[in-house]
Amino acid sequence: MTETRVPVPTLERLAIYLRVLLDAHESGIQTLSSQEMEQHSGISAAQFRKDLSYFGEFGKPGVGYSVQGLIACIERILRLDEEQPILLVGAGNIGSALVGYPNFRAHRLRIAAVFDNNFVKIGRPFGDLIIEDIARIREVNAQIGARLGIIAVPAHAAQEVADALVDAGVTGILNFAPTILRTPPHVHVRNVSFLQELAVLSYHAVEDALCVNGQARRGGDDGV
Amino acid sequence: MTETRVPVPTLERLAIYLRVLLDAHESGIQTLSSQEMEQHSGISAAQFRKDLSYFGEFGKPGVGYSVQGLIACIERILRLDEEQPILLVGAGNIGSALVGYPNFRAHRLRIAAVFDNNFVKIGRPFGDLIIEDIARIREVNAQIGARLGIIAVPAHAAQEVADALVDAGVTGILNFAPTILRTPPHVHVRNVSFLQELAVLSYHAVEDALCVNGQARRGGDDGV
DNA sequence: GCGAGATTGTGAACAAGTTCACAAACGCGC
DNA sequence: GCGCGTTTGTGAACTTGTTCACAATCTCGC
Repeated sequence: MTETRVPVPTLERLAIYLRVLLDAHESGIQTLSSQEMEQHSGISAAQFRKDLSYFGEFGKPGVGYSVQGLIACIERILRLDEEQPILLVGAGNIGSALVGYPNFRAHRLRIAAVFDNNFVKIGRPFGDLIIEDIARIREVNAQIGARLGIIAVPAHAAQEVADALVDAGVTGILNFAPTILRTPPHVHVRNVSFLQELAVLSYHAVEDALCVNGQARRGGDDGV
Repeated sequence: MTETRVPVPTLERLAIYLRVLLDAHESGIQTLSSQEMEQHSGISAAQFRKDLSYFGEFGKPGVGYSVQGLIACIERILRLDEEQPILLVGAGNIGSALVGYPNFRAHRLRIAAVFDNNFVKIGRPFGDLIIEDIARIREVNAQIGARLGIIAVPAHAAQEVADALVDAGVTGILNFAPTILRTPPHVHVRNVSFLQELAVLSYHAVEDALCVNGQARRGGDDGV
């Protein structure tokens, strides 16, 4: 357990382990070996052990891992041991899917407020919440103290929203808009791009995709 | 341009480049250097050139890349040069957000059919489409010939849907359900997990997250 | 208490992906 | 046409992440 920086892929997998553990707990399983984790998560036993080793020693040789104990530890690591409020910006289709997403609760993630800039929407109910004016985001978050924000607005408005979120004190942004966000170095951004995911799948769906060599070589530009 | 297998990260970035290029094209820009791409995409110029080198040579030394030409090439590589039909399964919140997602069109991705198993929903309109019975998916895709599918159903139903999609001829699956899918080797799966993304952000939002060493060590399990 | 069997934690070997740096290619002005 | 400034394409160095393999640790039955 050297005091290195934790690789991001490790953090991503931590969330997967947590899900498996919660399932196991639900099924009344008390103990889990790294071998069994491999079966349930698709992630190799060695990888699982290595990932945990960044944070300490959680298992018992010859036995495995206490399901309850490890759940608690991973939750603590990921700061999911107490409720994490989240600011959602954008009361459109994606925002709607998010407030209705049932799986947040098990991870103690809660959308604590919804914002939009559309005057028609402001004041209307949205799930359990009332849509608030994006202009009031700083003021509202002074109460809530959320560190996480979600951007679910069209691309052209995303940067502006990101600035507002940062101004309101958010340090982690989940961005659904297909744009690169410019943020201060202390703010972490993760992008969710359906297009990107589908593009990768599209490539693989037709294996032999190969652009013929020297395509765009001749002449200024070849029209399509 | 050695005939190596293309790294997945490269494919992911290709979609980003494409977006930047489409924006540039919209702005009437004819030519783009790797340097400028770095500015607009946040991906290093060297990385951009290396990525393209897997597929051929598309730039002109001393000049840069033809925007139009490169768009065409990347679209061809990603099989987005002709319309890609997609089967969507799950007419819930997420499905609803997807059929309403405006950015698909620019990438020639089109949700060609929607399926659900809820008898109340089947037959109802959903965006431009009518919700169909999941039982008919094979039959319907015999017409459509889609190779891509999206799973937007609760976790407990996801595996069953995956099997149905594979049976219907799909070879690429975008999975929104928080589960590991078991699929034949020729089928590619990509998972979109809001929880995972937020968990990573949650960790970073409170930098000093460190589970104390030797936590779950003593005794069978320590209750939470 | 002790040996057998299981499983962890981790340094070391390996693999994959990124960055560097530079020769080769190109356009432009004269 | 020739030299200059620019930009590409790519092998080589480097960095990051994964897999391996094994000593150390633990349980359990007798």
